[in-house]
Amino acid sequence: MAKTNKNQDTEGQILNAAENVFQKKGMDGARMQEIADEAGINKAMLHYYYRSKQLLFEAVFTNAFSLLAPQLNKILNDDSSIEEKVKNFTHNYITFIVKHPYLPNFIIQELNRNPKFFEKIQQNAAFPTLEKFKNQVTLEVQKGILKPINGEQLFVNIISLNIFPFVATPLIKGFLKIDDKAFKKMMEERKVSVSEFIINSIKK
Amino acid sequence: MAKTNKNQDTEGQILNAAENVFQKKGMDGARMQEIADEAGINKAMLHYYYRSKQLLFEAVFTNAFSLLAPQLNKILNDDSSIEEKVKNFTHNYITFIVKHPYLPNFIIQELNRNPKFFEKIQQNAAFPTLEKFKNQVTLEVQKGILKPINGEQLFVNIISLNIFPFVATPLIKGFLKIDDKAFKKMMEERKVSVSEFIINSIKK
DNA sequence: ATCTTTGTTAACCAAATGGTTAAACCATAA
DNA sequence: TTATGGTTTAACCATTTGGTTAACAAAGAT
Repeated sequence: MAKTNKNQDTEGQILNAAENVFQKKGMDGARMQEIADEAGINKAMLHYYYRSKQLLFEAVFTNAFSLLAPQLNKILNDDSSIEEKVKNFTHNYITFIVKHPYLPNFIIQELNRNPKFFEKIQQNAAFPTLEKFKNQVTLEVQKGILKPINGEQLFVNIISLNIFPFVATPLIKGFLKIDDKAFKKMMEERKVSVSEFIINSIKK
Repeated sequence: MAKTNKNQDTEGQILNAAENVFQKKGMDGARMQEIADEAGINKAMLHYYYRSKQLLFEAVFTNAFSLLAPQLNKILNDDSSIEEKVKNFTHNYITFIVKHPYLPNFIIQELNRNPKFFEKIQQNAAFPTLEKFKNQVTLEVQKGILKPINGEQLFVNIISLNIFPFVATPLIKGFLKIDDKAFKKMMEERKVSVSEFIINSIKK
């Protein structure tokens, strides 16, 4: 039944609790006491394992980002065609985010609060780069597979269509006057409708 | 030279300062003292005019939302064709947001923090509704002007493509490795590239 | 001129909050 | 059994923060 070092155990519990609280309330809104309560331990333990709110937050943040990065790398750096990539990415990404609904908003919000965080995560080995994707778009345009389009703009379009609804969930629910169930159904449909929408637009 | 009631003047200055600070730092990150400093007045004045942080925040929030609402109403409730609407909206909205870059993120963020705010702004007279737009899409699909597409999904796509880059600016700058100048140029291009992208996808 | 209302300020207050500390707890090796 | 080391807790601390108050200034109203 796994090694349950008191150590390992509480440290993980803290990180879990911190993820919950930080991702829902952000750095400014989160309270150390609330994290401690959620973890079911004394507040001093947070400092014992992570020294400060800032460091605990950074642990959560890099952790969150390293969950998202591989998803992006898939669209950027594998060898399938653009069409395949769009289809796969859309399906996989939405599936993934439905399971982690707070992630995108958390990352975007905290990056807005402190853009310097980007440097910190950029050092991450798995950090996505755009070069291959851009070259591939140029090539497929030349070959006549795709209509003329700028790779960077296409990339922005793809992530916008996939990520935005999860960042602006309350706004969309409000405008569309739908409840949580209908929203989930709609996101389910988007697994195919978004990639169709993109492919329709770019394929010759 | 306009009526410069001491009253009117400071009340406006407070609202201005509060807009700056709240939109950059959010409800949780904003400090009453910082707002007072930015307005160049005593902290007690904030409470004299707006009673509490919460009420000052709500004044800023409804104010911000009533700037955005008319932009959306344009795409939802005028009489031009879907194609015209997409073109106009994309161009107008991006033009508008370039001048108010903190707005979308502010609204989305605070709506995430407290979804109940939606009820408050929904009472606003100018609150956008989707009915007309949905009917129009259905009609144009029937007429064979548009490929089959769900009106709600199309709406979500349109606002995703237009809003997301401004919500996730640091993320996009980071991935694309571009500076502020290049980002602005890219958004300038999107005034046409986004509507082309959409029209390409939906027009028969 | 003086009274009254409105606007403004410095000083103050209580609560919340991130962080610290000293003592207790507890498993384990000698 | 008893030192030893890491782990955990309750109590404490300094600072920050939203909010209040009492005194004061300014400007009409009488």
